Amino acid sequence: MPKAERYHHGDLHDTLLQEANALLNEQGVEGLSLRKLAERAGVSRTAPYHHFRDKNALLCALATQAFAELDSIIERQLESAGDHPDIQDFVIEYLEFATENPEQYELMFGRTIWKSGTPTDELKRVAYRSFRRYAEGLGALVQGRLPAATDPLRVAQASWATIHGLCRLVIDGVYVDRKDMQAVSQQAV
Amino acid sequence: MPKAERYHHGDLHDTLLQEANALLNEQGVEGLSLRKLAERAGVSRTAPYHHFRDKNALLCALATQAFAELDSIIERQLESAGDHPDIQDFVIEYLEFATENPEQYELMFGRTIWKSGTPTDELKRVAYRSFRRYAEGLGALVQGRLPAATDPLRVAQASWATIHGLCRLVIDGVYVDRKDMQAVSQQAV
DNA sequence: GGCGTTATGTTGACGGTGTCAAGATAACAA
DNA sequence: TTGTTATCTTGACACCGTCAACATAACGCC
Repeated sequence: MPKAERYHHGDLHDTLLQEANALLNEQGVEGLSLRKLAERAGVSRTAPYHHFRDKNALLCALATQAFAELDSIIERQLESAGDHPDIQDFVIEYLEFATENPEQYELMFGRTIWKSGTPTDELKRVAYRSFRRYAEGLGALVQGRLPAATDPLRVAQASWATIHGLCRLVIDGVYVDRKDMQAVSQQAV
Repeated sequence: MPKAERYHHGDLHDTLLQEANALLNEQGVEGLSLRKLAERAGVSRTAPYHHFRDKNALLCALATQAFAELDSIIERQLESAGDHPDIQDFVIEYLEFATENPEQYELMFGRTIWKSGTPTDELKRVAYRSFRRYAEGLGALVQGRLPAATDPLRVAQASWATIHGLCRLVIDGVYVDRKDMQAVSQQAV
């Protein structure tokens, strides 16, 4: 039986996530509606509700996916750096992810989920784990370069805030100049 | 004739802005709908359209107002500091404004207007002017404390990104601990 | 004062949204 | 084969922003 005519889609869960990401990149979070999504997946409006409790759950799933991606990118980068750890490279990698996947980044850290919505327990877990890893990685990078009295956690938080702030400005459309960002990040480091 | 029965409200424009701010503080941007707003102002759904072209225009007006407030706060602070300029105080003042008026801050710098919506020309003007002032004020504060080679504009951008990042994390609900923030800001400085 | 113009406010309607309820269909387990 | 369960459907509801058409009042000009 041809796929198009089947009553049961067969793989709707993954298809939804996939199409949702596509829609996200095309129209942004505010352009992502469950109805459009359902139509794109070739399914009726309410079908997605059998795979995600509500829209918030779908968004959390997308964010969780994005965290996994960022994690693997950072991990790969930390590995390949090996014995030549370079903070600048680290920062660039992070900024690159954020600017290349702005809508995913918005979901990961934006108010859509964390303020307006309700983060899933799983998302919370993944997000906190991700930050812990980031803090550790960064801690290793700056080891010995700062006065011993400084709390490494604070350093991580502060540096993350800086990078994050940069990302938000670009993503939210306040800044547009990508080259500027490079320079500013250099300055920040 | 009692106010409640008049056909013409008489001061709807200002009343709308006022009620919009109230609604904003109570329910956040995503809870602010023109219909609710109209009802609160004791007026029909479409009445606001005679004072603001659309929802975006209303939001821009709110943001413009908020910029004016922030400007005056910063200005007052810079003045009162006089010959004892302290960056820490400056930062604290900024953070205070952001955390006390989180929804206004979101409008000023968030994607609601700058990405999803379209900033009014007036809003753009006000926002850029505000940043210029900020950069100048900060420039005066750090004068002579950094190597001469550093571009002051870059410093302003970087430091603003840091503060802004902190604000976003708090406002978006990623961070909650206010005390943490104080410490982090100290670290950042 | 009368009267036209303009500002302001009203109801009705349209398409879009998230989501619930009830019923149809197919996969799967006993 | 027969129930059970997962999946998908249509119908409905309340909310949203906004347009069109119409009602009312304020304001300026003769």
